[in-house]
Amino acid sequence: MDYRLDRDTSNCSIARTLEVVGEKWTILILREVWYGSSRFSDFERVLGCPRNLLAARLRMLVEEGILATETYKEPGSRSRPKYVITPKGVDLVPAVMGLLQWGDRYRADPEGPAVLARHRGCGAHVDAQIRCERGHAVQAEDIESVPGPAFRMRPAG
Amino acid sequence: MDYRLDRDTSNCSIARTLEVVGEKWTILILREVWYGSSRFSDFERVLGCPRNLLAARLRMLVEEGILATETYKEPGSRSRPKYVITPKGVDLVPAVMGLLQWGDRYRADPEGPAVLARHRGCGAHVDAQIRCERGHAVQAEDIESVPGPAFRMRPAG
DNA sequence: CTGCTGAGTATAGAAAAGTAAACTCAGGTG
DNA sequence: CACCTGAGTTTACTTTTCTATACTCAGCAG
Repeated sequence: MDYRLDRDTSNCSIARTLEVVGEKWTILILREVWYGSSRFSDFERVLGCPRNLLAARLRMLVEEGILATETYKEPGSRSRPKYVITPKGVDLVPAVMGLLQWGDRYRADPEGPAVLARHRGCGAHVDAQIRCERGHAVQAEDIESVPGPAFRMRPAG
Repeated sequence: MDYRLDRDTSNCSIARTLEVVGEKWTILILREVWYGSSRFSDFERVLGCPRNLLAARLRMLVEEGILATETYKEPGSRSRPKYVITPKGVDLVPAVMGLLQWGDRYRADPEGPAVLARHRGCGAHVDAQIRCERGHAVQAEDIESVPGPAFRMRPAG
């Protein structure tokens, strides 16, 4: 029984988050909600994603409380549903910013990124940083991972 | 031609990062590298991931420069390869911390998280935050996304 | 030179995910 | 009342992943 190798990984928060947002299209849908899309046809048009998957992913995001449905009404048409982000969805922003930032650094076109994130008002470039509760900037090497309250070992076998 | 809906999304940095780390197991392998695993058998044991997929993901991570191979030698055995993280891999930490943090908040067991991240030395809890270059903490609502140097519209059609 | 071990590769079958295209359904328009 | 539109559902097909087992290969031990 090795402390690291025989621990139970089924309650890992990273794995659990990936169960929700780890399927193809899910994060890209959130990206578009971010950038202002809200209608089924918006997502379909900008993502080029198959309708059945789009419907399934939207349904799942709503069930999970990451998106919520509202209705909109175009003059001369009936009311239709639209999708808006919830606070629970907003809390995914740091993770998505982290992905964005890595791509900007290592996989951008020669000219640079396709999209820039700025602090509204101040205008300065925005990114995801690791900080401790006391406000210190933390280097990845200075993060210590220790067993938490739900830590447990994998049942032997 | 709508500015948002008809832009070319193929050079999106989020999508490009997901091309590298978006497959199942990839981020979980990185998590284990983090927590101290380095050998093929370590990953197999802790993740329970099929060998062929594990071999494929490790090969890809090495090709991408996120992991590198070194050798280790157990007394009485021959040299064998092990996998260590590179600076390019370390730069994925903010994204993974973002996922961890969301899972801790919304999907943890009732007792709390399985693992806690602390600032070595100071001991305070660590998380991913959004900041601008001038050091201001930024709320998700105050992020403004603007077209960058590689922004382009999708070819009409 | 035979066996053992860690690190893989090879292969085959089952399940899940992805893709494409046709179809449905409700309500508003002409 | 036939037609149009946005928002899906259904179905058929392809690809990817998953699981499980068997096999290889290098070098150290006996």
